[in-house]
Amino acid sequence: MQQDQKSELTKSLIIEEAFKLFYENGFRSTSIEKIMKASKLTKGAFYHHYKNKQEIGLKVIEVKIQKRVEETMITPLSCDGNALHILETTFVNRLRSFSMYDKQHGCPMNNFINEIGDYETVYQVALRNVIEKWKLALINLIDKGKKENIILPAVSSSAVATYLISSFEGIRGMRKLYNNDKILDDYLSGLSIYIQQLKA
Amino acid sequence: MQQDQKSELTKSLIIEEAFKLFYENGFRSTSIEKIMKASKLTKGAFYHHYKNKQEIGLKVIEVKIQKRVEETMITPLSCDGNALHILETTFVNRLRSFSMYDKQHGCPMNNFINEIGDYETVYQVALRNVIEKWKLALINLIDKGKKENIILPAVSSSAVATYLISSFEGIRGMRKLYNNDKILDDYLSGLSIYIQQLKA
DNA sequence: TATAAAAAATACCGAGTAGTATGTTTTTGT
DNA sequence: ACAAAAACATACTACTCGGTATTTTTTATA
Repeated sequence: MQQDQKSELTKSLIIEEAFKLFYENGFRSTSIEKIMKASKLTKGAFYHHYKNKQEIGLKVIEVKIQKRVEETMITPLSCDGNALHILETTFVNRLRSFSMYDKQHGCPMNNFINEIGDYETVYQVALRNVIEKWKLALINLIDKGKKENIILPAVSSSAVATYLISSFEGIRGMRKLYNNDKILDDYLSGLSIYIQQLKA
Repeated sequence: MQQDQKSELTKSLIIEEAFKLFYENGFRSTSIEKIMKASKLTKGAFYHHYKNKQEIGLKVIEVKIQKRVEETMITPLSCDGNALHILETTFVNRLRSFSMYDKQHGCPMNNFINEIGDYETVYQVALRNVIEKWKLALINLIDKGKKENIILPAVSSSAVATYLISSFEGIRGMRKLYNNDKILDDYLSGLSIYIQQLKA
């Protein structure tokens, strides 16, 4: 195999394993050694490809977490059709798509936010970027819904977007504490009420 | 001073300092030594009063975090008057009461939930108890509002309670990422829309 | 095939970790 | 006043941490 290809392969392998361990056990309690043991490599390989732990933390946020949000919560918003309907199905489908593993460990982004969102500015900025992208996509859809006379023009698009994101992230954390989906069903009912109320 | 009084004083001093450090730096990255340095005592004193780190973690949840939620989010719900109004003012007042410090570090409970809510069952149970108490108090108020013909009887009290809590905890995390209150204002607008919609 | 560069492994450092064992000091009941 | 117990301090163990220095192995190229 070509050298640069192998290098890229190793780097992305490390990112994958790091993401998994950060998700399952948290950022701070995941050591470089654990990541490299999962990658079946040694610490020397890690420090050949990455500068330090902060760099891999940022990479995981910028690559894995951002991608996850984009693919599951932003891209589906670009569908044609009723804006309110798209809004609801995107959130509902996402919540329904979660595996046991996902439910148990919560939202990778929200875990990062609450564990290290106030730790160092670099993480703060990286996480804020993801949130802002998500928020902007929601605002665009809501604005579109207003233009098409589907959503009440009086409500603030930014406020609705913020409320939708905060409740979604909140419930992803709360679900960790339970061993059943009752709380998710309650959330979905609450969400449905909220969205219906935005109808023009 | 009497021995048992001094013992209680020391124990609660340790709880106070532990809570502060868990809140500011997280549970996992706060060591016993750091807690005891903040308490101006030594590790020997800690292990005389507490069994291990898990015990102090649980104590902090059961005493400090539960108390915080009760005093600021549950007790205010017992006021006389319009249920919807009480609901809104409780959430609004709480959010408005936060200091810079509180905004920067988010919600102590939510931090715990997202950092160690999936770590060990004991923490899961302790945190769930706090959430359940809060949820129950909200459900009682909403049910009262229904009886008094102030809140729509059709909506599920449990769903509304869950949605309110999840959005509040969500926004407490998100606020960490910003250096201004715009996101909190957006949240409050979103909350207001939501609560108004429950009117009978 | 020789050589340089990249990839990865090994060995190590100083600092920090939870927890223990064993001291010393202070308070208590008699 | 004295012995027991409680409160706290000191010193330590065995281990993990992030990061560095150095060496070995693999690969690309001339």
